[in-house]
Amino acid sequence: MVTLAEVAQHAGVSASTVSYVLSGKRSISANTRQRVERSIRELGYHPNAGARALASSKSNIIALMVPLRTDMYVPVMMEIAIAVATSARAHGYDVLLLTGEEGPDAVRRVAGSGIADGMILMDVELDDERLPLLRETDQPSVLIGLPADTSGLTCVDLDFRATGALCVEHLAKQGHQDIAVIGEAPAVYERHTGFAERTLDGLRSRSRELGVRLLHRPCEGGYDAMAVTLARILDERPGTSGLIVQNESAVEPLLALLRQQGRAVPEDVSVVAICPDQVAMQASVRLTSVAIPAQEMGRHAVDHLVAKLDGRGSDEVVLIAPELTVRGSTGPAPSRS
Amino acid sequence: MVTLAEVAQHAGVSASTVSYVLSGKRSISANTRQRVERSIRELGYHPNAGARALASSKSNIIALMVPLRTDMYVPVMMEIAIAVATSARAHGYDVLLLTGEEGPDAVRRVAGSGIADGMILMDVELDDERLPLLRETDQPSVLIGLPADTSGLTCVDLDFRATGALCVEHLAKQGHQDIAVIGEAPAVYERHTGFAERTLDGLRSRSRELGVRLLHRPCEGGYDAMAVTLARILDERPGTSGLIVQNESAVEPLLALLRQQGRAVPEDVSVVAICPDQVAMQASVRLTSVAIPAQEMGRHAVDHLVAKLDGRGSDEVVLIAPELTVRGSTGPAPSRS
DNA sequence: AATCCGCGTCGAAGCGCTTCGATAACCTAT
DNA sequence: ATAGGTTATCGAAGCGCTTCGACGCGGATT
Repeated sequence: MVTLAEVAQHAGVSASTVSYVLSGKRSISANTRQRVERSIRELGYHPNAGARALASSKSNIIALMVPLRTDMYVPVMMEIAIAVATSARAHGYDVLLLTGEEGPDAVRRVAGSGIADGMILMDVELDDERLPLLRETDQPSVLIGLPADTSGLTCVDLDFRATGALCVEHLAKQGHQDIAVIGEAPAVYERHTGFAERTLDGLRSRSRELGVRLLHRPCEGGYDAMAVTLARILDERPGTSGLIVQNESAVEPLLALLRQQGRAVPEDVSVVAICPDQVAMQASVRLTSVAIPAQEMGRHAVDHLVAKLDGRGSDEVVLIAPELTVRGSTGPAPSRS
Repeated sequence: MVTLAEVAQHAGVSASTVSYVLSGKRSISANTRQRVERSIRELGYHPNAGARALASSKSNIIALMVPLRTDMYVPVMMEIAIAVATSARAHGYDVLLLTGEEGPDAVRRVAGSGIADGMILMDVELDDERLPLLRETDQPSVLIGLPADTSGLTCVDLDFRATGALCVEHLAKQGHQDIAVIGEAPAVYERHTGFAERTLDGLRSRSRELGVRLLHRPCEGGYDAMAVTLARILDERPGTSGLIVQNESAVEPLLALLRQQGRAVPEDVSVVAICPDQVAMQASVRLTSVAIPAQEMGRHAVDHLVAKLDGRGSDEVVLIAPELTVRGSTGPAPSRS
């Protein structure tokens, strides 16, 4: 393995000079710089990560905590993770993947061992048990998701409250009076996951304002669960003409069931989904949807974390404004017979 | 940040003693060990990762290269990644997430900087451009997937050839004579992705052996592409009674289309899927399927890599035997009219 | 001509850990 | 009693890098 010292010798300069060429923290004559750079190239030198971390107390690594929950929609997580990794590289950081398995202790380990310079937490719960540790160790961090108490924290998330409101508005505007929400799995609500509750909040308050009736039913993913949920909804509120789905694994089953029951979309029932664009576009019906901007969230999170690590940036809550894209699944409410 | 030296002082021993308590590489009296352990606990000591890496030339990090391809089925990747991260932790390793973005250079960077002790490569192509570098730097590594030339490499994968054969066998045994394969996106084949080609190989050779007719059509995911592909298949081979799908994002569209066209599953058409169990079970029809054992693959990969890093283990190709689970989507071929 | 300044470079210290050899204490076998 | 072997501990060197202070040099300022 090639070391700094070898590069220095090869270029006929001192080790510190090579270091300064690399970091740019002191001025170097063009001549020397070129010689050094040439030696680096010729020898195929790569700075040793451990030594660098030790000497500078900076690892150039960002830890990403991805929980292991199986009831969460995985592709979104993955997309965020990939976006985080990619953006991080663009800033010169690598990403350490931590699963939820280790629990809150992971926070302590990362903070204590200096293995990462900062961390990004995904799937934050309203009262997340990792947060006290985060504050205590005051580890530079960014949350993807919104806890109940955001004081002293930087958070990035889709504005799910506005998202809920937007969905209701869209349907209400088309004359729908009875709207049902097909939500995430019950466990998600029991866990008080922020985004689910905030969406619900937005849905409810906006429908109250607009005077439409709203029914909310959690739903496990899959065909069977969806069948039960849909039957129950239509039983309780036969006049339901607008559906809002916030559960990726319920989307396709829902559409299949509606078809099967002879309910046309959007003529008989309008459907709005809260899901990644790809899902909305690849579904058997082009779905009117509010996109979950996974990439954007990942990028924002990294940008903010890097800013913090550079001493810029401050605690703040970044809510990304939702955008509703009208596709083929929504239309005017059928006239009441 | 608490250091080894502080722990040593607190416990009234030398730094090296603390180190030996931690590593267990020399015997320590029970008394001393307890004092040290107590100090570690009381001070909340965590060894500094950088220093440790520098001194020992081991980072306790495994790099995981996940390519960024959007035409690959993401959940499987994610599941593998999570399994890798979890198994790695169980062995005391952390996982560094590298996206394909950086390309083959990532291999050089990882090898050169010593940031990771070894690496796991996912989505390996038959003639993967990362492999020469891997051999050149002789970085301890494990591939998930099988390249054309496996000499000197350790690979873990589902036995896709056997998988293909198994699917054909199952259908042939039920009397199906005309079988069509709905494959991955064309780009996947153009890229010569190992698993796709090997599956095809297994499908073809087994159907030749069993004397059944086989049609293979790549298919982009989604509803529209599936519609086109299905129409073409039924046009070319109207007698097709068995379908094998190897493309997660085509599964649900396929089932919807069949329903729509009044073709009952499994009475008129039998469908076998090659996909994760979860997909097969959550589909609108319980699918007879060969599972893609993502977890197992991730675990195997880590186990083999760790074995290599410990000086145990050798180069070998581990092919996981496929298992076909019969669910509701396959049955006897309809009698020819 | 003396002084100051900034630029470019070097040497050395030190980051926190692992690990090797040395040493002291004790035990066992002669 | 002495050599030889364990066992438990310590001190010091060194891993490869960053960074601080110092130094020499040429040009601008007085």
